Amino acid sequence: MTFKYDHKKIETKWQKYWLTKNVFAAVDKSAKPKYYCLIEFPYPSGDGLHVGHLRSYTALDILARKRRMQGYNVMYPIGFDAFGLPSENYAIKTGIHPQTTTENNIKIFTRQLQAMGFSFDWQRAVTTTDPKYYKWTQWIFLKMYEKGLAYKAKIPINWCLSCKIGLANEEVVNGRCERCGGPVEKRQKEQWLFKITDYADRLLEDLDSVDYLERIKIQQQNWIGRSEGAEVNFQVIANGAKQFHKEEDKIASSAVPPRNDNLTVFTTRPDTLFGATFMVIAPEHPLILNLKNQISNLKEVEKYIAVAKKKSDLERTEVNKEKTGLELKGLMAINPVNNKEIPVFVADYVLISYGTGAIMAVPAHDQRDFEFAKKYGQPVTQVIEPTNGSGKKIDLKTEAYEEVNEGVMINSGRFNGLSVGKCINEITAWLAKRGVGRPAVNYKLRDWIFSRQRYWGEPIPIIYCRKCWEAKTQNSKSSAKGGPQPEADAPLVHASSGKSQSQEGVDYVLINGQEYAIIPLPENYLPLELPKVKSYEPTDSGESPLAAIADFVNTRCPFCGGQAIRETDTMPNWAGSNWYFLRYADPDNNKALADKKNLAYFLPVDWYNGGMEHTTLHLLYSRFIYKFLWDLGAVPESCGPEPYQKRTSHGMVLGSGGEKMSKSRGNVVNPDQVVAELGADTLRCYEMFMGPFDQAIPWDTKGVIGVRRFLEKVWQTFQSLISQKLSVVKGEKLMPLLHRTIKKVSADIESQDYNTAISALMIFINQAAADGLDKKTGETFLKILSPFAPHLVEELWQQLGHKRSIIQEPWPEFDEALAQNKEIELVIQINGRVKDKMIVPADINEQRAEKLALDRPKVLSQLAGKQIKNVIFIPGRLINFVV
RNA sequence: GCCGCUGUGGUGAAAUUGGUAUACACGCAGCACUCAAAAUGCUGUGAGCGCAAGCUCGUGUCGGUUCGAGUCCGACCAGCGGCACCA
Repeated sequence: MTFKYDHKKIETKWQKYWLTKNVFAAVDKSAKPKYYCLIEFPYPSGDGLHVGHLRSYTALDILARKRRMQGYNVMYPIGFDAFGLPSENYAIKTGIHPQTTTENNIKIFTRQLQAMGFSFDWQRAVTTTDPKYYKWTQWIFLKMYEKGLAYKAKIPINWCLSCKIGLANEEVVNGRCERCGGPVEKRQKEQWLFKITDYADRLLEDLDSVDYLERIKIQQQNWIGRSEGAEVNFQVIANGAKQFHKEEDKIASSAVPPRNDNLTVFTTRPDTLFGATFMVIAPEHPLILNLKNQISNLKEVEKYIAVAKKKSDLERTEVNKEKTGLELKGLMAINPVNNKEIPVFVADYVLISYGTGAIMAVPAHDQRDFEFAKKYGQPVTQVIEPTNGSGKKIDLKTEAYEEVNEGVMINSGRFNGLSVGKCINEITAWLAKRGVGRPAVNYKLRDWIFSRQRYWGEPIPIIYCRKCWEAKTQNSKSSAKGGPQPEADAPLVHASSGKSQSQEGVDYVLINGQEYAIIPLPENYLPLELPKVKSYEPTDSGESPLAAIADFVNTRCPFCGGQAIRETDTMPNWAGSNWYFLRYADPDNNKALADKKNLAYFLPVDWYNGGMEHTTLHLLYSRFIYKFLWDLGAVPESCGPEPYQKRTSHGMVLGSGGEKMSKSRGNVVNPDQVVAELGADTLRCYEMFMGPFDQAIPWDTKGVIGVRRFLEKVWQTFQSLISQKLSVVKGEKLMPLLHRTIKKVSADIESQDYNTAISALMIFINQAAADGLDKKTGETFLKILSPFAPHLVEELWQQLGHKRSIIQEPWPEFDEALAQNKEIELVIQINGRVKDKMIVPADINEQRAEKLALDRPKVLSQLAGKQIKNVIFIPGRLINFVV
């Protein structure tokens, strides 16, 4: 294809102009209303910019440019989320410091982004690996610790065998590492956690106040997974003590009763309590350890637990896996509603990480319990009967009856005859009154594991001091509780009871069997910079490469001056991206993460676009951190409780075969190449034209040509106008189309229907190329084209004799009256089928239309010999004869 | 299994929300320009029947509501995405 305009010359010219005149800078103190457009800042990978990035950046660039023309002080910032594994792995292979790699990649990304003509405010660019930036990431950590929301605990973590790194629950996909796809196993490890579960309710409720795509809201809701129900206490007795569970029996006996315990379960179906015929606890449940002397088949039980523990997440979650379990012989539980003794099982289908790690099994009304009961010969007691005439069937030979919305209670003592819904409330109240239960809420959301055993991340600003611990325990020796020694298999922390190992207000950790006080680094010690290392290789023992650097690890305690040890874990790569959008408001501040006046002006983000894959990771995390900073007062109250007013998501750009783009498939499209061959304007428009913005679309190399042809046509039409070669039509003819185009393009940018916006622009230029164009109409058209193809438009705008950049022009208003055509094509239908069309005045009335229609020979021949029963007239559209 | 989304030409897809199905673009075919090709321009392009005017069918399948259904209702089928033994 030979070109009529030189995209290289034009695009570099205007990119230089924008950059040197700094036209896209957001103004800190402006009388104008602000508008904050945000895209997810990229990780500067060695592969360079991906065409998928461009989809998101182009979309919001179009919005940013339109908002500027609408009179807003727009902030459209960019930065780099530069901590992360690829640079570190590259360092392991090559010995090149991640810092060096990062700097080089940022240069490449910067060049690529500028070559696209995005209207970023480059002066606000932030980089998460810059100590001046991560000083504040560390500061946030200290504040989290200060407020009791960061704690250290020994927990089973998801350990990726190939990355040699601990993963957050959110980073494990189908039992595999989200990053490398490798297998993940459970390991016990001391980790830093953030108590995101404290914010679960607010993260859920506040979704009502924001404008997110519905599917994003739903995904967040499901991830938080709130469910309401009740906690119920079951007393557990050992067989030897069986006869003592009534007070009078106990007194009558002289024998020492064996140890009893309580087993608390969480259930969403307290109505089915009378149908609970056995209990099941998770293999990790502490009850087993506590009552191990009472379990007569302990050997077998321990064997079962050992097998269960060895199973990876992948095996444990395998679909349709047959349930396994084992009865804890010697133990019985007492159902608090009817005092029936029921057996207790251990089984790995019960998860320690949800609820209380124990369940009451109701085989008649829960399919999982039903399967388990069938296999292990447990009784099935029906307590709900479908109402007569409801059409619901119950067949307890084949499956459980799980219907909640329908049915009445039976076999349930005083609750018989109640509806299921009513019973849930009443039985919960009854349990609470008797002190054996209470209403309870549970979440699927887990606390957020915030430690990584890696080099290339923010160091955690914590040190451990033995001397401070000794001083503290000596002071409080009189009250002498002594640190409870956590056992090797300590009860696991779960969401509802996550706690640090805290004692007397001083948190401690165990290092080589000795207690050390946890000392948060004082603020004036920040930033705690990453030291240089010789080897980036992570260790199999699971320690960060930082642990091998004596100069870093060994330090002095800032409080007592004694020998102290540094935390060597680093933060996950989400740490820097949690709050970067706040920093843009004031990127160079050294006294605070951002000045409050600037935050009050720019926040919240008005429109945030990013990938669906970040819905349960970055989006949820950053909402949490924002809420925390807002509670803290670091973000002004006037900014509101939510960081992002609006959140949308773009569809992935796939390879031409419809498969994901990847190096191994060899179907990666390099944006540099497209920019070089066809220009940035073409690439921008194609990214928007290729299909609906929120859907995944395959790249079509041939399709790009069509967009370039469109821009060529624009160029040529305006060249004719400029040289007056084109027949100049005095406005009128194009006017209705122009105003319809303004209307369509304006609305489509707001609803992200960029593909139809471009189609409308194409229709206009096709018409203009055929009919001719006057200067005023042409200029209006350039304004609405400018967000899509800014370089080309600036050039034409200048050639038309304008001194000022088109970005200073106001966005065109459309006039509904002018958008109307004077004449329309009226469709004539017979029995709803199109038979003829006629050109009529737009405001034609029914009588006139009917008369005209009945004059037409085609209509007459179709109606011959038939009787018109009814006439339906839709003004401006059609007339339909019913015969 | 649960939640969500999507099924329209050879292809990417439009359709003012119940009113001309296939806009816009790619591809393909024919013609023009050319020694030739590329590029460009014009014309055609859902399927079937017909020399033709025209007729019939047609938006995953089956059924319903309506003067009129891609759009609304009911029952299915297929594909994609998320969650998944969550008590």
